[in-house]
Amino acid sequence: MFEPMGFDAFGIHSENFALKVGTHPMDLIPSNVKNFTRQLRRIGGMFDWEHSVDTTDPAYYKWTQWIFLQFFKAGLAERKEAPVNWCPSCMTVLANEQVVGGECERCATPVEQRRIAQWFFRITDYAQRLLDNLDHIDWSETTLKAQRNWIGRSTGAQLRFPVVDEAGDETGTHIEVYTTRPDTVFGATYVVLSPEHPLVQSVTEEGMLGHVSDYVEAAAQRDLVARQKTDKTKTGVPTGGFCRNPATGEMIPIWIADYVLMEYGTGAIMAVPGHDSRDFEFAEQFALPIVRVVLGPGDSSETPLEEAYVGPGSLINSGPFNGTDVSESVEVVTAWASEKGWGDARVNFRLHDWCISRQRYWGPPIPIVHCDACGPVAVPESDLPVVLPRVEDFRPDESGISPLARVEAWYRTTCPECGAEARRETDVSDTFLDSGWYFIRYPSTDLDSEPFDSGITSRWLPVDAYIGGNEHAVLHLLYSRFITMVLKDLGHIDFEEPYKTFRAHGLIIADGAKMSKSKGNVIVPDPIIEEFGADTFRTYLMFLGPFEEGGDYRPQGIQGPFGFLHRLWDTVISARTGETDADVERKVHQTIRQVTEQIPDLGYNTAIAAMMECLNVIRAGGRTAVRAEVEPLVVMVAPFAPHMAEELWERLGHAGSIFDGANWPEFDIAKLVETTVNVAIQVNGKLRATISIEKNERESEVIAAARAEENVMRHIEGKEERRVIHVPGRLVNFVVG
RNA sequence: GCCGGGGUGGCGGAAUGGUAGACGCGGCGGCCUCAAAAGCCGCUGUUCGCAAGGACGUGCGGGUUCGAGUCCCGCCCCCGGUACCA
Repeated sequence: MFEPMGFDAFGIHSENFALKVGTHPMDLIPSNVKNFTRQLRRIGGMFDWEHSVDTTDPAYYKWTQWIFLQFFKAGLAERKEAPVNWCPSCMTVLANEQVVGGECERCATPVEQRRIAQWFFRITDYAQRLLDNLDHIDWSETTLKAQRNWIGRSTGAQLRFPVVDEAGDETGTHIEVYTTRPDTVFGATYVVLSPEHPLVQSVTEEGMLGHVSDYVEAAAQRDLVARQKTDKTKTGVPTGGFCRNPATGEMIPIWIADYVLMEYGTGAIMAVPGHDSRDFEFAEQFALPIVRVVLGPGDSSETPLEEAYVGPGSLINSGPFNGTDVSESVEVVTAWASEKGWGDARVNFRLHDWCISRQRYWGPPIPIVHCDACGPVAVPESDLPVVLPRVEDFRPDESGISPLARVEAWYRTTCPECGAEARRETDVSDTFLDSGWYFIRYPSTDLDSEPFDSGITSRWLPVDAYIGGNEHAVLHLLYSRFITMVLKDLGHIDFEEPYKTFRAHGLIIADGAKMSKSKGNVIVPDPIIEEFGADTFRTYLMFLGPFEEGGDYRPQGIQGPFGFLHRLWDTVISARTGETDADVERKVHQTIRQVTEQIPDLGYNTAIAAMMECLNVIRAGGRTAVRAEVEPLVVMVAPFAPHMAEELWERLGHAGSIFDGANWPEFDIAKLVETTVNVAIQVNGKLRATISIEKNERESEVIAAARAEENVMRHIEGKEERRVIHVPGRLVNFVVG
């Protein structure tokens, strides 16, 4: 068993916090790490502190950079232009979360978008595999679902619409569209290009150029967040140009609209307003024709469309395909398009490539040197790490470039290939890259010469159990899986899924709301530990709600576990030797079974409740406990209250630690069995009495006893008895009337 | 909008289709104590009733079943994620 703990402290949050408190992150992080470590030790966290990592330590990020280089050399890292949020007043790049209502969170200036060259990892190459493997890993169902949705595989077709001139003659240019409903192509009454689409200029009529470029420019002005808002009314402009619907042969107009995203599919769509709600909304607004090509149940080709119809039915107004059921129409029409040479079946993913560039200071420099002659060149592995220089003023400034680009002494270098003057990459990498591979480093933290030892790695990894927050359900876990797959393909490791089991824990909230400094409802552990002790605090955290859902931290509630541990202590200390009694013994064995079964299922709150119940039985009526009854409880409480359990274990006369060896109690099936059971007696499903009987009493006897109950008699008297239902050991139900 | 997760006493929360409310907090009464704390015993869903006992009760409305918090259909509300993905 190996359970390490580490710190992931690069990134925008640490950077902003450092700015806020006015301490350099290089000074701040070590003291924060120290404080967290102290708190984690104090609550009795049994982590292997010999194998801790700190992603901001050059000894760690040396290998983060090494990972980048492996991707680069494998052709999986590439530089391409991508839009970023840009604040024209702060002259800096903003993360999406720094854009509030379309404005810069700091200066309230409307945010624009800019395109800059950034580094991407080609995760889309792995999309199918990332999806397929989800079928074979033991993860929380909710997490699996989130990953599947994020990857977003869809099947459809890519269709080619020829651009035509006024006379209707093909110009030779084609607009490629991606659609999941190629079967509705007969209803495509116009085509829409994204404002960023490369064909925008060439398809636009001369007279429309002004309007179109105004629109394109306006779209570019808008920040990325606002651009993708769905609740605004749709905007767009006609280009004046036309293309031919390849199915109907008709000329249909080409529009530009920002509801079509360049990032997805081909950046162009065929609009089928009759059967797509977005196209419908757009068509209504601009009075574009709406044609019905699917008949729902009860519809005729004349039934007007009040809204886009996306349900089942059969094709209509679709030439040779009229009557084809939509369950097969996609396939049939795609085959036809393919035969005619203007379309092909296509699989598309929502997943984008992973942009790892950050125009920030607080992160590991991307280990690339830009040379005029050689282009981007990898820093030789022997020169790693590329150390992040200490820069006192790392605040973004008017220059609008990464903070490191202001440190000339740092970025001026020579090309590793040709020796000419060159310039270091001044962007740093995304923190998800730091956290994407840390689990591989843990067992090998004492190794300087390699990121990980292959022998140790194959012995200890992949990770058996990973428990994390659901906020990481998508990005962190997906990137981590991707990195693992690539490392496997490159021959560095022999497994391709990093975490065999993953369970998402819930969030402990306070006063019904997420804890946050701004709300002032943060629970600080130190004073609680001082008042109640770490054992009580730990036990309460596990008791206050279901682990996988979280719970509400109420300061009063800690009294429960506090009293329980006190009573347990007193009971154990004063326990006598001697014979146990049968009822208590049965309860102890039932408890052992329940706790043993529930702990692996993370059923901590109910396991603790079971132990409380057991202790209540042991102590009932001021009874003095017998050692054999309390010893199992001491062991079972040890994961929650380790300090006290260890002490009690010693007082019970054991030499070694309670955590050494196999001390977990076993239950005896024979001792679980109840000899008498309470049986509920119902009349027409309503409880009328309970009787206590021998466990395996004959059915006829049980029913006779039930019938004899006064209150039961009263309810069945004078009525016809239709049925008697007997669930042995549970209930008898008389159905009368 | 879509995708998850929820909605059960005054509160946190339990319940393989089979006695709803385990366990705990809080509250009430009692024991112990000079007193308090701790501890111990009992009560504690609402309501009618002197009682025995009855009626009602798991967000709302239907349904399946001898029996539904649990299963099915249709809604409402809360929390988290996501944002026109063609």
